[in-house]
Amino acid sequence: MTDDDRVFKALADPSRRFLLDLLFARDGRTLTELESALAMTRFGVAKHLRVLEEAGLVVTRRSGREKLHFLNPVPIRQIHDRWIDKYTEHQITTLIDLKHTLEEES
Amino acid sequence: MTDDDRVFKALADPSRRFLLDLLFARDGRTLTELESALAMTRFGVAKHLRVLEEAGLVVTRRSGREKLHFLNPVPIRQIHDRWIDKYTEHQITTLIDLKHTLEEES
DNA sequence: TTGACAGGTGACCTATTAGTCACATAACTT
DNA sequence: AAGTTATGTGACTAATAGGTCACCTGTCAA
Repeated sequence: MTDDDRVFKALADPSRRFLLDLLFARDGRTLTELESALAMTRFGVAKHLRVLEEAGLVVTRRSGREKLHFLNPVPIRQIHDRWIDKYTEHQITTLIDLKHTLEEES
Repeated sequence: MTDDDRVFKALADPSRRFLLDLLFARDGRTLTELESALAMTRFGVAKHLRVLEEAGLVVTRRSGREKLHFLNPVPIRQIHDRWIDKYTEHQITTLIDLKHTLEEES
């Protein structure tokens, strides 16, 4: 399994994306804290976090008996750079900003 | 199935990512042209293109009996914006540029 | 040191998915 | 009209992934 394969497989599951959302909002959470936010057993959450960690989307640090989880944005940025060149990036950003503006006005 | 679910599921397969790579290099290709680049039957490729189209990653236009395929970068940019804020984006871009520079020197 | 707390492992069942095939439709060419 | 080219559909099989459970290791506190 290649590196980017691991990243995309990891992102394919909605529970794992939700975990990334939680860590994007606030870093450094423990398994137990993350578990309480999902309707799933601790084992399920641990399994998902392991997949995210092996993909490099989450990095961890041990502190005593706790394991702290942090979001790593590098793989996300690499996905972006794979299919969006500098020229298109500017156009697309403008387009999305315009979309947001129109949605707020309606 | 939600919209973003379709996008991430679509990106989870290496053949589909390769199809996006082909379209990123050059847009407006037909099924038959794309098929010749993969070690897979036409049916398999057609199925993958359908998944990409339903996810909005590929948009199509008919021209006679041919169906032309184009890459749509919008969903990719939205993945980026979901987990990378403006502040982090600048840091991470600098970091990745530095990484490329170091790799070229070695 | 005893109990409670935080996390890890391997097996198991179920549901989903990738890829192929036989068959069908539609458009271009001569 | 007839043959060729480009694409679409539904069923089928084998492989993979999500979630749970019983059980285990390591850390903290009194």
